[in-house]
Amino acid sequence: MSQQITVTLPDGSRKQAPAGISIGQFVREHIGPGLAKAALYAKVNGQDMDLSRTLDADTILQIFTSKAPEALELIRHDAAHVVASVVQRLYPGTQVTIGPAIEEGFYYDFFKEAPFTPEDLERIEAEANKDIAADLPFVREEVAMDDALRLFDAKGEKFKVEIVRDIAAKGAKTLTLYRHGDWVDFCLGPHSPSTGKIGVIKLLSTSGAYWRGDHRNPMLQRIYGTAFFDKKALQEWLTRQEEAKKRDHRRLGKELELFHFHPYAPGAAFWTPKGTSLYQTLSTWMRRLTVEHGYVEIKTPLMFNKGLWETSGHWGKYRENMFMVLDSETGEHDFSLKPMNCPSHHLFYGFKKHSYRDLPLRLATQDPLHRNEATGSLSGLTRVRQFAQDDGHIYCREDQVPDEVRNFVKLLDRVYNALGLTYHAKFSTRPPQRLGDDALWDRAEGSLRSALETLGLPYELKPGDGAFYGPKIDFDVSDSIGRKWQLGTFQLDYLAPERFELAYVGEDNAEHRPVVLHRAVFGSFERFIAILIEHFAGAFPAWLAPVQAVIVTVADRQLAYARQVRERLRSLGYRVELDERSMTLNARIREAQVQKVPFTLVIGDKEVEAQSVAPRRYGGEDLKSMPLSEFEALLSKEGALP
RNA sequence: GCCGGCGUAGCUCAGUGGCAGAGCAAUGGUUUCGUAAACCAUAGGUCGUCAGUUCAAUCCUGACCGCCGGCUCCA
Repeated sequence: MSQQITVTLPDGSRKQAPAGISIGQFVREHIGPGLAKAALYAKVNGQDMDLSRTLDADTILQIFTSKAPEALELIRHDAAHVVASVVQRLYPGTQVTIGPAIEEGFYYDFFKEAPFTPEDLERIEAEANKDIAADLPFVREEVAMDDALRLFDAKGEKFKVEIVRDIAAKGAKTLTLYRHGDWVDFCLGPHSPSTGKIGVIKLLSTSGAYWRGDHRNPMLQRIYGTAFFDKKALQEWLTRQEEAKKRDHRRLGKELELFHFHPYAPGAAFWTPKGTSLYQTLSTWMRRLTVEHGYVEIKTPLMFNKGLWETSGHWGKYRENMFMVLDSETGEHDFSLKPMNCPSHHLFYGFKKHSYRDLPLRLATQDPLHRNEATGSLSGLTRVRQFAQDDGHIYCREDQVPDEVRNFVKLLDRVYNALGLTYHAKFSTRPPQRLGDDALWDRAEGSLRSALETLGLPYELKPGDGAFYGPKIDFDVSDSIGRKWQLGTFQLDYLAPERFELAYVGEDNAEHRPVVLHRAVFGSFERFIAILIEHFAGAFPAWLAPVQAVIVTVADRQLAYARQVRERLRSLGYRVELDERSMTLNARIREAQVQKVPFTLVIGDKEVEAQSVAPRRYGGEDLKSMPLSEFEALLSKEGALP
């Protein structure tokens, strides 16, 4: 039984080894003890494997250490097991459910009467870190389904039993168990060789969570945590979290006086003069861009009879999210505030008979929309009940779709580029439950794909993620600190034209159905502004800043000239303030910096004499005295819409 | 909506079952200064709302309102 196998390593080199050797042993004997010590898990022919697994045939082998980006995910999953074991040790009677690794860490859901307190978390964390120090090996074992069922049933783990049954129902014959210490869970793996590889566990928060995410199911107690290979990495992460908190749009919204909320209008913002300026600048900019890209802007009613929502289908599927309006005479809720613009755009399209020559018809609207979001889901400007989208619907022939994709992506690229947001496209294709035949979907997906390809735009394919009424392209942007947000969207819709019986007269003098395209670049102004506040940390570029320049005089005797400068710049359309307060020069400059105003114009006797200004950029760069006309030229470059 | 936490001056936050505190901001005065915080004084609160326990509640209890972290990242 000394059959030899060939193991191919990522560098292309090949090694011979006896069949049946464990991966760990293979690494130690045929690669090196250093790697053997650092190794966490492996990929065998592309499949994740524990190091304890054996190699039985010729394989391609990759070894992963803590340097691999995926390794964090591995130890976080390890950490979830450790935390679960500690919880069951400290709180007997607690049942375990599931505990996956997530983007920044992991969570574990427990079934337990009393919620975890912050003191509980400290205790669990301390105990979990002791288990790391004990360096308990993770032991993998495969057992028959029946044995697994008996094991968890005997432990009284009702949720585990339910999962085992589900897995069995899917046809699995065996289950993989992982033990560490005297604790056992079933898990696909892989896991690290031992708990000592985890480094450090930090528990973050608790929350309630429904079993399987369904509110009809029992409420579980969730513990969120994270893990790192060492304390330093954890500390860096915590510091980054603190930094991110400093840019939180809710905090900056207060500090920079951009918007407020009042308990009488939850989920609907009051925009201060500065916030309104931001809003209006974006709105004006988007108007200009859409006009350049061939859109016409319209306004439609904010409130509609339910007849519209019955036609659109919202009355059946979306009613819970719509604000109904009570008619005080009839006592009926026959009207609703619009939660979306599309139905009213469709009505608008239907006002007159269209020729193929009208197409594509591109309608844009920035009307306020209302959606009755669940109270618990409201959050700052990112989740609100009243908002406006930079909404647009394009009515066109099917063969015009590729051109419309290109036209849209050009618009979107201009916007995101101007703001320094990088983006990537996600192309979602037909879902299992869908409308229309395969030929239709073939054409629809084909035209989106070919448009993406002629644009040379790289995209990620999301098979099955499309809407039931058509495929779509979504755009994820990354902000300045690397967070991702889903913003722009471009969706094909074959359903709406049917429901609204939209038509155009073709060259053949017969009626045809147009295709509807839903599209947005900002998404909603509210959420987009929140993202921009965090992206720029409140230090907006001059063209977007609510106050573009603040004038401060060295002494009061320069005020008359300073007022002239203010009026001159305002007459050119710039947003300029003069700080006339009786504070020291330094204090007024500091104030302008704290408010993150792009330019502070210092005016002293020299400037009055020379009819100049001495601008200082946000951040402290002193531009030295320059003639007012020179500063005007600077503003015309940086202060005008891009 | 559900689970947990929180709600004290415009803002950030102390605090106690027995007359409510600080810093910043505000207001009045003094100061007129060359690139990140001048000085003095004054005013400011139904301690989220309503009910209950208590001789006494901002503090303890409950309900409600709002905010924050979560609630389809499924072995």
